[in-house]
Amino acid sequence: MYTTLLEVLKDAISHLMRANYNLSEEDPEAFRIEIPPERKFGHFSTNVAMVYAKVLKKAPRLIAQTLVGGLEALPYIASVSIEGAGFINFFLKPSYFQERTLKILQGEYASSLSLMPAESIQFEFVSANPTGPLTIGHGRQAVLGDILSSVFQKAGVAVTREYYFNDAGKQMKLLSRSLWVRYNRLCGSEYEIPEGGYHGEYLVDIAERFHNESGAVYKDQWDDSIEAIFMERAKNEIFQMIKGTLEAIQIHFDVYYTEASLFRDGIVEEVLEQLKGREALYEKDQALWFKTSDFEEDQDKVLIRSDGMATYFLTDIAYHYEKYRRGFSKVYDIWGADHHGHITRMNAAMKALGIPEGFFNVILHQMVSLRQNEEIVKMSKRAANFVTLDELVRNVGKDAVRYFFAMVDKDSQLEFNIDLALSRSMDNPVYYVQYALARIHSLFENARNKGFTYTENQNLDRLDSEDETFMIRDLLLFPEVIRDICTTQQIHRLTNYLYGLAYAFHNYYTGHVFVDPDRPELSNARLNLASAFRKTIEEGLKLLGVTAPERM
RNA sequence: GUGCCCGUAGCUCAAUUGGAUAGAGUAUUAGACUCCGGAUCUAAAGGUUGUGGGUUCAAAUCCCACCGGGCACGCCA
Repeated sequence: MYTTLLEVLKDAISHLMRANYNLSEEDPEAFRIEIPPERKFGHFSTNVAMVYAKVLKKAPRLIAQTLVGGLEALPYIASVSIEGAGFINFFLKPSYFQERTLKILQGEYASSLSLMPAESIQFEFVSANPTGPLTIGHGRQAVLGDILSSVFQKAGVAVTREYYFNDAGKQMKLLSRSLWVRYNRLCGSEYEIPEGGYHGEYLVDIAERFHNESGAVYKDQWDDSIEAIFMERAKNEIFQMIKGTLEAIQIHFDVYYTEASLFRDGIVEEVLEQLKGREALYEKDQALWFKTSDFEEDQDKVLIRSDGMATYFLTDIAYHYEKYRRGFSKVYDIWGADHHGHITRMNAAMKALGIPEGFFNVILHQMVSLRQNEEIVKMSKRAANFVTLDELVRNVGKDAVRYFFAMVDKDSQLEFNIDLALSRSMDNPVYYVQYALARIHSLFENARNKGFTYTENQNLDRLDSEDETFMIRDLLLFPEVIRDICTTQQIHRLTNYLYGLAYAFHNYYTGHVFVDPDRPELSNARLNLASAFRKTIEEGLKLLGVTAPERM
């Protein structure tokens, strides 16, 4: 396991506390190593004295006082002070930061960091049915799922990205009929798009192509086989559209899983058998019900409708049963907040099947709303008043789209200003971060032009000013951010972090000359610092799926 | 009515998940190297963190009650 800097510091302080006080194993170690709000407080601080004040029945500042000597004796500590209510603030020696910079330069962050157990985990996301183009709501989910997957991989987890879709079912029947209506209109026959059907323009396009190819042979004709033909046609064309959009935003799935295969492979049947064996089923009103209420605080749900068709709930249970059989130690489903009601009953089903707690996990994200002409527009695929993800990506580019979706906390609703997004190049800090890389690249170009020979890993001892040690401290937090995201699923921490690195760099850049031929050693040291920034920012952008450009 | 999420500067969002003077961008104003990319930097102004209680050394953060917004409560997915 990779040990982060904060863990090293925490262990050291924990050790000191045990040496100085008679602490039992049960004593909580809820104290933290923190990043102080201001430089004058040090590189790091800890609240350990305040946290233990109650247990030890001593004043925080007194406890802090007993730790100072031990801390100062640590080889990498430069100075220690006590401030405020009992904060212990400390500076690390420049030599320590220099050693760590060397590791970054040698590619420490480029490989897997082994921050989490090396399990096999699945992320399921997007999973939109092929009934229409992806919306910008799907965009948020796609970006969230893809970045989480990448971050977990970086942390040493074996990740499978999976897309599940429904290619049978009631909605597909409605889709088929909707296409058929559009097609008949081209043949000169008027029919109504069915209740709950699809009104989007994209079906008109598909109908046109189909009509051009096959003429009017299906005019006024409708039976099961024709329904299947139109369903297949709509599904295939729409799914190609969806895959094209995913490609444009650079999201690649390892597995596309279809609902139909759950029936074909007998998994639905097997699940029904199992549930029946556990007496979790009953019949009522010609339908088959699952006793949700036996397992969770929720109402019982229908698994097989009175018309004999399986509900989405049943196939979803079968699907997750199948995931379990595939041997993942854990799966994460990423759902929009509108699906949260589904969680409890799924948990109930997992219990009924004897699948261990903790296997099935849901990551919810809040909705995306659109603002256009000062108005909030509600999105609905069926009503066809949505802005497509494809449109957005074409207009502003995948980097801006990915960064923009990643930077907002998944638990916050996201208000999306269409006019702003589509007109200018969206007000997006991604350029700020990318610009730092472009600047670093041109620094090295400039050095070459001046005939300066850059030597990587040399002269790091010249990185000893306060500006530089604080910058390196920030670089050392990269693994911390990765792990935090694994535990909180808050990918916006990564954009915050990278923005902070870019800020630190831009700031330093303005106040310091990097390439000064009269001071070759100092220049070389600073170029090494720039290189360490580049490597760290590049790794971060890679996780975000955002381009790390040399020029802009 | 019940459950989940949210409410922070004019606007869009942060806040190291209980820490020190609540910060960025944007919009407004005033500035910056004859020099490595001005897509940058520095500063001013902008706040009773929806309201009222509570918990404690410490609350935007946790608890309770209200107010406001979103979502869900189907034999839809």
